[in-house]
Amino acid sequence: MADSLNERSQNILEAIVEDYISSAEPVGSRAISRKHNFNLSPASVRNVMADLEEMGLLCSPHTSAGRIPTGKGFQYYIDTLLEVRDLNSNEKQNLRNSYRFQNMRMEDIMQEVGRVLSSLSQYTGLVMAPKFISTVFRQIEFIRLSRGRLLMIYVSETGLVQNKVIEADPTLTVSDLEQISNYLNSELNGLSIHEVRAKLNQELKEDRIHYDKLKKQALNLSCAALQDEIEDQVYVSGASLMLGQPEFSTPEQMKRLVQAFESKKLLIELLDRGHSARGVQIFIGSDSNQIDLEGCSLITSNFSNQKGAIGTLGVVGPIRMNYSQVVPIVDFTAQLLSRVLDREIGQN
Amino acid sequence: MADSLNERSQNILEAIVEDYISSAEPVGSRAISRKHNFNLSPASVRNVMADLEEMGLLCSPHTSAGRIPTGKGFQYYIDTLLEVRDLNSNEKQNLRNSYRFQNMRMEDIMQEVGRVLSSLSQYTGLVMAPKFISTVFRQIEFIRLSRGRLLMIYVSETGLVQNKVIEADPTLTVSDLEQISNYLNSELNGLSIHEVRAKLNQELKEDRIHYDKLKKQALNLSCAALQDEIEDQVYVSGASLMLGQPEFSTPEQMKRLVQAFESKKLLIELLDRGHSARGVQIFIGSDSNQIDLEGCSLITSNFSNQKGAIGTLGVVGPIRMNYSQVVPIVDFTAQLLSRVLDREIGQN
DNA sequence: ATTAGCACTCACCTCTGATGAGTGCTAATA
DNA sequence: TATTAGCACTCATCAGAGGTGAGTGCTAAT
Repeated sequence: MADSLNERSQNILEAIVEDYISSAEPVGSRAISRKHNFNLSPASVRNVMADLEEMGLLCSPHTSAGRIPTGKGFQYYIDTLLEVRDLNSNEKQNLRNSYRFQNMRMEDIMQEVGRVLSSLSQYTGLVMAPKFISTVFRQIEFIRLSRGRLLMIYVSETGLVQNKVIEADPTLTVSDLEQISNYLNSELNGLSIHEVRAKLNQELKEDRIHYDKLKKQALNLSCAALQDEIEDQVYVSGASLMLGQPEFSTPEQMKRLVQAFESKKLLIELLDRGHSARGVQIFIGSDSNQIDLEGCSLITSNFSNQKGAIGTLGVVGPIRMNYSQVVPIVDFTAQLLSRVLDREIGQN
Repeated sequence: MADSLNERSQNILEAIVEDYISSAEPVGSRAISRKHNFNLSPASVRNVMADLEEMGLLCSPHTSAGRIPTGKGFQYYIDTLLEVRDLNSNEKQNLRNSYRFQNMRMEDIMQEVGRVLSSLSQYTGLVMAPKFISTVFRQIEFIRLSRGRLLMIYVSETGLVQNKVIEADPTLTVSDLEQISNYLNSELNGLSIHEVRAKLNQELKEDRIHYDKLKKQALNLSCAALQDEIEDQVYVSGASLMLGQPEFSTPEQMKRLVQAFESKKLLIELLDRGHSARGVQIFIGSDSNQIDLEGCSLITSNFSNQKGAIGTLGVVGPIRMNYSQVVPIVDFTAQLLSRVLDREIGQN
């Protein structure tokens, strides 16, 4: 589409976007013509700006204000003008040192990652723990709560602990449960949840033939336990940092934002969008998106260990966010976390 | 102290507090003399108000505004004027029906309680899960993460699952771990964490005499696992509702509030204050308290099952909160949750 | 094609005066 | 002696007026 912009227009658009990113105020033609040495008068800049406005890349809040990039303008900037520099080794080391992962539970690691993401970017950090469906089976335990109700505890390869209450045959004894979990642990160890499900389904079919009561119960139990999805966990850090941003300075905006952050469902939905992609993804929350996070952008990346448990982390900031600074942070943090999951937590 | 207030002063103070609770605006003498039929002229009311102000129970934001109750004023109101009516059976039933507890994990129950507390009170609901220290041992499992690092999973009597990463002798095999957990599960089942610790300490002493290597390792492991505190969990619901309250309508107030709710540490500290008490407690966050929750009050009550696992729940609202409405809700919810923990989750 | 010049727009700030709710004090009243 | 009517005073709030300045669009000159 608007890739037909000539170089001057591109330069001016870039200048406007970057000025706007750092000032949060409409940018005028004079400022552009002076600060950046294009050797162009304000009037010429104005002409270009008028063109860019017509193309829908800029808009002005009112007649005598400067121009602001539209969502489309930001999109263009990100797609074709933004240069993401890699972190140098010094910065990488700093980032590595920011994290404290020793002897932490997965929950704590996720929280820590959110904390650091937020404090480095000065925006809000989001982390979604690896989805149950993407994990690899390590161990399962059943604990009797009350008649016919069991607590199932599932531990994934990476040490992610999830639990769930299930209904079960009330006649099962404690030693039955022990045998069942032993059986499942030896049969399912190392399989992905996909494989686990396939195996369960297959065995359920076969089982109709030779009757082994305990095995059958094991299969029933594990079906109840593993067939459904387990709710995703999201960690939000530094929500209050967003409230310091000028675009969310009115009480209404603040309220809307806090509500959005409170709704884990919305956040999960948002993070899910980048869940299949590789590398860093940028979502500009302008027009078509959720109304709740209007004015926000989301930078995400997935992390995973070698066995494939996939989670997503990212940073939410105003659309006017400093992409060139935040993108590398998100990128490298995801890589770092992936490595940590393999090294520190993965078996051996 | 100010218990020496005569009846008229008490009536007027009560009227002012209640007017202020419902309007969030300074109350004037005229309003009091008209709405409440004391048969007193505004001038007389003013005299009483002046007295109350001198006693530190009222204050005025500026010369020509009405009066606002001070923290001390609210304290007096709560201590001696507030009448908390019990819920009638209809309301109790409604409250019971608001909750959905079937087949929920402890985490979900806590969250659900927060959600309902918040939606009924229209303020912010807080729930602190039963403290590790107050729980009763049900089961423990060890899972090998990497060389010398174990994931310990602890399940309490009520089905509360907590986990922790501990360092351990790297030479321990999987079957060692199994034996150890079997041993611990049979030895410690049904003991409170206090008793568990006492037992462990005692056996550690004795063990120096007869050398049973595995038993010794079991003791070492369980010490590492159970001797320290495990971080408390807090659930916050409906933080955004507070942002709708007029006293927190400025951007600065909102930011402060959101920051306070983000700091779980602060909340834990707050909830801990009422942790030993029985029944409903009210904390007025005015003067001496945390600056972070200035302008807020906290109504809490503890819940516990018969075995004694104690958690705390409550509602944070503006000081100007509707105590007579919220106190019974908090009270009854705590009772309800206590019963649920016994019935639904407790063993059989 | 570029730019100087100019009229025009409009948010923002400050100053002003009016309004009204509420107070404290004093003197009259029951 | 307790209550109250009356009155002067205070002060937040609001609306209107006028000035300022940043920025624009258009046109004509370069």
